[in-house]
Amino acid sequence: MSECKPQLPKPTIERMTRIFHLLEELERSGDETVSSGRLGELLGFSSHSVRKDLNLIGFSGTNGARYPVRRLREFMAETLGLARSRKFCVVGLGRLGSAILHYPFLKESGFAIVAGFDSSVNRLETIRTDVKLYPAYQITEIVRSEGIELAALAVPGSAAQSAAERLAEGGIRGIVNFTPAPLKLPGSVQILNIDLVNELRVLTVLTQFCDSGEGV
Amino acid sequence: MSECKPQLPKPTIERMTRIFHLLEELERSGDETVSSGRLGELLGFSSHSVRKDLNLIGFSGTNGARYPVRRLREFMAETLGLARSRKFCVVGLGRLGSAILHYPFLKESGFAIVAGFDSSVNRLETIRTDVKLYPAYQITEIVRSEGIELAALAVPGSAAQSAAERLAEGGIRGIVNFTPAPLKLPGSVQILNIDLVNELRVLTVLTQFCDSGEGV
DNA sequence: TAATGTGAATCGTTTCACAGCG
DNA sequence: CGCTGTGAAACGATTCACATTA
Repeated sequence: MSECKPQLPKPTIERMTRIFHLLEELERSGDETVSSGRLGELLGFSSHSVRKDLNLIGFSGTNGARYPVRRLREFMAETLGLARSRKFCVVGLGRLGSAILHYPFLKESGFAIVAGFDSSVNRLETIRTDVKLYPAYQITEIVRSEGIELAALAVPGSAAQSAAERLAEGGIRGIVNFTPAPLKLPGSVQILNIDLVNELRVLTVLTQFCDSGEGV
Repeated sequence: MSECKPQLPKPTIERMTRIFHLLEELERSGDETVSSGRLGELLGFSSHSVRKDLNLIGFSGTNGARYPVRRLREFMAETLGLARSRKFCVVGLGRLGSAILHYPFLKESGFAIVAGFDSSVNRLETIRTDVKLYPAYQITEIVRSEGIELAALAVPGSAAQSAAERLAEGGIRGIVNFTPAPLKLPGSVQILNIDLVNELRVLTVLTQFCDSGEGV
């Protein structure tokens, strides 16, 4: 129930965002062209998948030639909506939230942290950062007034649902949920769940049920 | 290439670990039985998927009756290998690594943090924790001698591959990779990639290509 | 009536095969 | 000869339909 109808398959989206990032790096290191096989090799996908994905978003490379890195990256940025910077915020400024607030990779990423929220005024006063910090009751207000599109949710599990609802009310578009609590929100809000303990459980099961393939 | 041949579908594994955790909570709150529909409702799955998954691991509930919470949880723990506690370690003790080291949910989770590693001796001396901390060059040695099965990798991207190789050499079974760098390791090591920036990209794309379904 | 068990059908994704171009 | 483009086949997962039982 209440899933979305993606015009683009989810596996494709996940591969493409990784490809997009890799293209940024290749461009920075001066590579002008790259093959689908090379992209796949570096990221762990098959060359077939890479080509299918690119065709799915309507990119046409020249038949026989390799992909032009710059043109492909620009096309993907445009088509996937990654061309412009998006505002995002961190809710919950415990250890994990603070870590996200200071996350070094974010600077060069096309995402701008514009706010942090916590229910403890003490924390708001203690944390040293350039990001503007607000008490939790202002979530809805600030998200709306600042036009914040994305959020990382790093509060205690018991506070997750209500914080998420405040974000949704402010018009948030997507939430990365780092809590173990499943969120119930209108379908207009995209949710990605990242739960360390559950990942450890998944790994545990995988190590037993994947009497796996080839070395390297 | 180099993927595994799961005797259990990956989507099934992910649902089952969540179901397992929910069963623990239901048991704690005194519920004695639960239906597939209720489980699905709480976690966002269809009742069909829940029943199929349970049948896949060979669980047989009584036809017509609901599932007995306690018996089901015990069966899953046994079958999925979640019955005994597993040792795990944190590699890289920057803000994110420290956050994981102190992660509150881990205490009640069936996973035991038994080691932290960092290349900076200064950090090893500064961090206050009960967990034993070691310099990075001891990764292989300690993982092997302690029998550590799982690791969270939270080093800078440039150090990810070499740290991962040390873990692999020590016999690690699975790694949660929080760096943006893709890891190349023998197929005997399971890897889950969690990259905040990429999740934000995925969310961005999803908000545009999922002109989504129903409210709530 | 409300629930599970299960084979069949449907849907989505990946892989294959090969045509066409540099 | 290596690479892309693309329709077809193969594979995997979800949903459906319905028999069955408390």
